Amino acid sequence: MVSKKKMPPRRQRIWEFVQEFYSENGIPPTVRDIQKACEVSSTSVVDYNLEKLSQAGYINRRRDVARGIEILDNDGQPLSNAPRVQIVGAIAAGSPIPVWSTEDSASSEEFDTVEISPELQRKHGKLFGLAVKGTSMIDALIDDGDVVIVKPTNQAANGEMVVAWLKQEEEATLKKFYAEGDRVRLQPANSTMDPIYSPADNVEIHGKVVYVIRNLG
Amino acid sequence: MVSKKKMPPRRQRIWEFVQEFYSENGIPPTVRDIQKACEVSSTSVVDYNLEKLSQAGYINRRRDVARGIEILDNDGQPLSNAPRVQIVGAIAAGSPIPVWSTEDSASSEEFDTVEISPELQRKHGKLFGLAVKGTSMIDALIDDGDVVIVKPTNQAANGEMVVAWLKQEEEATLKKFYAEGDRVRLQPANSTMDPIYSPADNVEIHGKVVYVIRNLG
DNA sequence: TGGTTTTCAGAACATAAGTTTTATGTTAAG
DNA sequence: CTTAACATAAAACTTATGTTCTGAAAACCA
Repeated sequence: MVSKKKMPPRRQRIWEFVQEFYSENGIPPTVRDIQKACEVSSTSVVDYNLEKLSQAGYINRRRDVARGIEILDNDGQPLSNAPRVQIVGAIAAGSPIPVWSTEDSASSEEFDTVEISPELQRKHGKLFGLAVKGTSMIDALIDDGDVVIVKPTNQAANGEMVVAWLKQEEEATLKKFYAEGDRVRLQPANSTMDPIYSPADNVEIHGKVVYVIRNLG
Repeated sequence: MVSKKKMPPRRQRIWEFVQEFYSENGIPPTVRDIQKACEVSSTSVVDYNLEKLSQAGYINRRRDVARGIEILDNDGQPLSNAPRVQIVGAIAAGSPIPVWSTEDSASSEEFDTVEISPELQRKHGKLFGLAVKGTSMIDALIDDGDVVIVKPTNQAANGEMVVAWLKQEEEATLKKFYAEGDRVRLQPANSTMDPIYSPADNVEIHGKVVYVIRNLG
């Protein structure tokens, strides 16, 4: 991988703006977009810094084309403009559920991310990913290594698959949720398996599962 | 949804080219790209037809910007440039596996598509989607409604999950593949379940499963 | 400090790319 | 057949956008 160390503040600013502009607009900025946004006095300075960014492996420039900046990932491959969600942690039997802040946490930080479809993003807003460790979620048809995409919420409608924390048992689980008076029924997705019943105040709902990804590649 | 009926052949051609160009290049074509590719004698004709496509809800045009064509999905939302694979059909117990042509089938035709990550595309090349109908694949931890992304191939390495057709049984199945002499072992992903053994010449491998998508939204 | 490299400025320039205008060919309905 | 709406052409034009050149300021280093 190309070394990515510190760079001059203006270059840093340009680099951040390019990424931001791209994810907001779905197309790359022009030299002059950058010039204005980063308060640079000349297009040549922008060009100069883009050239440096290109040499350093951050971007690729298609010289024959307008708006020809491509943002590269760590493999030097062009990035798509599809939204990505952070994988904020792992979920496993017997270990606590990772906390997530609904805030837009400090940009991409160093979380792994997975790409999701724009429709999913539009439909649900802020989403998080959880990597499933172990085979304890098999009853939810979720295997070791799967990634579940979760919409953070404290409540769920009947039939929705939720990320639940059983206080007493100190256990995280993925089940279909059904409120039944003052208890809840947690039903495995695999309908051949039996449900769990638990007092309502023993069940903490952390989010709804909206998508599951299994990468066998 | 905007009505999408038949259109003049040249417009059709332009529309298909725009989609193809976008998915291949990650950026929209220019009027002149279209002109050349579709053998139109004038840019104004392209402009004219783009305007019609825009009115019909196929695309959006950003007039102030170079390469300002945005391809819209059925909800009128701009499409991301992530690659999409066609869902060529359904897979279910007792029904035949849909055929797919490795050729670039007649563009997008009227298949549903799902978005996949560019990495997946890069890694495997041409891919197809199969919608899973029914719960017969539960032993592979695949539920009704899931979509499996398949790389077409006739052979598989041991341990890979394959789309297999059992000739005698006339049955499609998703299992982990193990060659064992002149028979094959088809192992359910759910390791608590028993494998199937079948003569090697009874098993037709249609592809490898590289990705599974479950949308609970 | 003096030289060297990096970064910045300003302006002119070149090309990419969208738009407009005017004229002409086509088609379907009355 | 006539007409209006639709579709195509060609060329000129405007705007968007990338590039280059020259020189100066700033940062870096021995």
